[in-house]
Amino acid sequence: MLDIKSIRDNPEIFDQGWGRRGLAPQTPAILELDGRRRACQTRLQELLARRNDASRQIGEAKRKGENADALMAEVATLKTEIPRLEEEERQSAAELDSLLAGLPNLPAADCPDGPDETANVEVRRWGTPPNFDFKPREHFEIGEALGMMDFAAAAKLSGARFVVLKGALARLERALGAFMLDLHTSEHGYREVSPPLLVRDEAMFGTGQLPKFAADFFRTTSEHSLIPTAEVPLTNLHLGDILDEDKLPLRYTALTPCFRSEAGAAGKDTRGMIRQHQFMKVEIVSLTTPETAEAELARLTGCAEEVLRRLGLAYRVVMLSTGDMGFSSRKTYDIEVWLPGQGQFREISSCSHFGDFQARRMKTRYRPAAGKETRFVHTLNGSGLAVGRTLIAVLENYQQVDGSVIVPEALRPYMGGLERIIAHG
RNA sequence: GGAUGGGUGGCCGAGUGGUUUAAGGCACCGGUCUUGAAAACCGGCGUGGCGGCAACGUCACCGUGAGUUCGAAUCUCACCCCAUCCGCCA
Repeated sequence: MLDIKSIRDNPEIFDQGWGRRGLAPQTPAILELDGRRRACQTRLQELLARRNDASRQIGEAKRKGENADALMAEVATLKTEIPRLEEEERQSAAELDSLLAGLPNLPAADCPDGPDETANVEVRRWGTPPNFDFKPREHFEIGEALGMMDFAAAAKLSGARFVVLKGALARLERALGAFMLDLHTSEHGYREVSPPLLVRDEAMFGTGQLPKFAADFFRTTSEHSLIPTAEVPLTNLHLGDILDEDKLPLRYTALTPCFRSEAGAAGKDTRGMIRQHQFMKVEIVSLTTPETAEAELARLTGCAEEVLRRLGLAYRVVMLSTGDMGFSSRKTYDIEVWLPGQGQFREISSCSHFGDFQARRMKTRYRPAAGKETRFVHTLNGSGLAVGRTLIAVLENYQQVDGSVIVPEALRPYMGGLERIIAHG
């Protein structure tokens, strides 16, 4: 949610920013509604003031036993006008709110302009993709051959886009999650959280999933939503709060299942476990002051990259173009891991800086150490990392010609010392 | 699912129809005093609209919405949320 006052002051900046995301100018409609709303409010308050004044005089007159009929008649005429103005004011306010709530954040100045992912800009690479003296297989071929990745069983239970992991692969998923959490909590200063997976609309609104993207996640009959990412509960931990500056930055991490309906993804990544309705993910979230947010994005992205470095997986970092960025984001770096089976880099993390866009929706403010005016915090988050896709990367990068998979050094303590995953006999 | 209690400013908390411009306290900010600090005292201290260069003035806002009334934080109804107890349950 963007600030109506800023929009009033500098409409051209907003239209320009939205224009970079491919939107037509929005401010004429916004300013028109805003003007209408304020005009109604002004007129309404004039009438209310007059009514209150008259009512006071009526009370006084009655106490003195005087006649107040004229005043009462005047109030009666005001009462036909007031409800009409109230209704008009409420309606234009609601229209303005829903218009603003549906508009995306402005991209940062250094985001590359472009219509989609083809305009993303690679900013760095780490590691070298492994060489194979055989044709590397895709993760689902490896997993099924091991007898530990069962799409048929998942289809019976739940349908398409689900998977059953068994044996060492089930443990590998658990090991990856534990490894990532340990890294972020003990070395990167994030506080581990075990949050609810079902949240209210209020929380989904706060981080920007609602009102626009209701089709992307699942809803229960209890009017809860299943979280599409732990970003939702972690960021909304401070919904409505006013924090002291010395509490910032706040850094949280959580390992949770994530649920996505993948509406509109028909035909994309239908094989394997790249794109699922349910997957495990470690999320990292920071709440900061405006001054430190940009540095925090670099730090947070580095924390996510560190997971891949420890696992010895080659990756690159790309800065998303204005056409590929998420709704709430002002700037996003994607981390893409090398997948030998596919012969390409695939997204494994998305690290974003939201400015005060989410904080305005959540009403999360802080009180600066100097001065007492509250300010909105800045929020950031990133995957650190998507566990399912990391599992895919481990399988494809560490696969052996005999179909076995070497367990990366860093994960062995979490696998009971296991060095190699071999087929279930 | 059933019952009861409750939602007032950053926090606590008073307030059951018109001297409430929302008491009082805490926290915070400025000042007086002090070698400095603390204490004490004085003042300030929410959000939004409108007018004004500004100081400031003014109006609205007591969970949300509707209603009663000349007038509602206060009365009525509906809804939302929180707490406690009972039932069920990992």
